Amino acid sequence: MSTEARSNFLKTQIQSDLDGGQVEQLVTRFPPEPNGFLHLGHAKSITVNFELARRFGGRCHLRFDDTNPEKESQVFIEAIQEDVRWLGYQWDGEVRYASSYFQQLYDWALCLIDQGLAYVCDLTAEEAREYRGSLTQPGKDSPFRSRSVAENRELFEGMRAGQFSEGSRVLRAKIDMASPNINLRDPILYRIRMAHHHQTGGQWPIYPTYDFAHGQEDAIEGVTHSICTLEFEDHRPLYDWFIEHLPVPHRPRQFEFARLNTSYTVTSKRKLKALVDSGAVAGWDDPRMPTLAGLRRRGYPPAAIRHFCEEVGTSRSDSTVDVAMLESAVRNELNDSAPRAMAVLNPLRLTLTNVPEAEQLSVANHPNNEAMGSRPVPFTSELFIDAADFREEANKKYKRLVPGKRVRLRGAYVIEADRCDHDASGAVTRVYARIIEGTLGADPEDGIKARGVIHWVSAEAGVRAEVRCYDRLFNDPNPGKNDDVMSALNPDSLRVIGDAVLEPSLVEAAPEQVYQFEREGYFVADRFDHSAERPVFNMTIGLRDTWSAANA
RNA sequence: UGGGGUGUCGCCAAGUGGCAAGGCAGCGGGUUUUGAUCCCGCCAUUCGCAGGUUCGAAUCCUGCCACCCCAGCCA
Repeated sequence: MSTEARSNFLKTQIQSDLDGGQVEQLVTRFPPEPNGFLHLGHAKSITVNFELARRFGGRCHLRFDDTNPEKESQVFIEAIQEDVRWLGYQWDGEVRYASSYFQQLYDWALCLIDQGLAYVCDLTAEEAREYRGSLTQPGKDSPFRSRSVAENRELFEGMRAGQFSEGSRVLRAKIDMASPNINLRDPILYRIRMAHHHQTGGQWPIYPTYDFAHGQEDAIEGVTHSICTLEFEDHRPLYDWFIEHLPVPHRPRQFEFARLNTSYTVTSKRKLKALVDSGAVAGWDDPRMPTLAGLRRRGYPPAAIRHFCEEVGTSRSDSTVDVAMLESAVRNELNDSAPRAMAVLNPLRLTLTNVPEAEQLSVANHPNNEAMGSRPVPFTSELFIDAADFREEANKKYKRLVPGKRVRLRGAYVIEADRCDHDASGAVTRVYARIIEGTLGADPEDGIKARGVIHWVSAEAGVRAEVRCYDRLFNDPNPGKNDDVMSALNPDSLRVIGDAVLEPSLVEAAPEQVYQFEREGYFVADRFDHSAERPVFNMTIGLRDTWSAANA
């Protein structure tokens, strides 16, 4: 069954709301706080919201939930927009900001005060914690709970006017200090913050909390289905309480799904930051990072990430998806989209003793897609092959080059190896072989077939390049389980090859273009470091390998 | 130990009283000028456990167990 056809609780809910006429047009939103870079977990939320809107003919907003100026910045606002677009989505209309609703939110706070449903509380943070009670014990009423409407209004207006110091007072909802749901024990609506806000500058000395802001933001925008993660489930009664008691123009509903967890991956901002700060990775966009910027630099196609999020499904049960599923989506996408090319990562010189002249060969860019055309590849007497593709002695299972045996040079001739040179330590330094005449595009006439196919690059025309080979960042399938992520690091997550040799066509690669280096894997021209003068490729992912593991 | 959730294959996940989908991983075979791709086949007599209702239960009822979330003036 296609992922499009597979049902989930959100699709079922939305379909029913549409069918029953409760909702005319679906409106969702992706509401990041601009306080960090987007990662795989956000990709899931983005995909859920945008795909639902697409599927049901609705719209999806991008709204920055910017209610805490001290942690946020314009840098993230721009980076987030770029990442959402890169993933392949375009939000409906302009980018929206919670901060542009601050006046409305303030007016609604006054509305609550006037109804006797909110009050200014002078308890310190520590006192408030004590009054809140515990999981098993009810809280007790704040001594400021019974202030008059007039006094509350005056005090709150004073807060807004900047008359009080940070932390000295808050505005709280008057709900129930004995509620078994701690979120209902007179939650804070507004706090005083003398901070410069990236959007509103110095306009506001008070800022609404998530709880007071979010549902009302949804109501203002006409969001019908406000989709968030499971940890907000306990907040839903509060979300509904505000909508119930305020003259909002629309009644949104909140639905929660299980956030995406992926094996061998961390997505906690704190842990990601630790990786960057410690130098374990080169930055937030290091190709090993699960940030969208990192995945992008690694060469993961946005479509692969979208498909992965869809294939994983959307449910309410906590789970950890095997990262192999992501890798499968990446290979699946790249197998179709990546042109093939040849590059030798571990060069070994091969001399063809019966090739007098250079020749220009034409090699297909994709074995199963003629539309991708072909390219010229220079064939010369001096080549490089991969050192792993030659052995002086080997059993029958080894389908590569061995003295006295034949192998096909990909897109070129069948060759037979004769001998090799060694260095002082006995390592092979050069292999001598002959081409078998008449084997360009044909099998040998003598009926002795090649045992396998290997890739190669002309030693004369080939171009030296840096190739960065990446492996999983962590050895531990659950690196986030303890506080110390460093102990779970894979020490071999990056191997830089300085002297790889590329076929000349690769020099023209545009940054971010992904190729399949035949028989090796998928490699992307680095977004920032690659140039024709100094080619740099990052390994996106290796080809599926059912042989080396079983024959190690 | 209060409240809110979740348990279906190694990992995800559909299934809403009538024969337990699909993907990933794995295994076997075929094609192949990439040990890739592609193709074919195998992979849950059983749905956290125990009772009960019913002609019939993963689906309904009762009890139990396990795991996750909540005591920020973060989101």
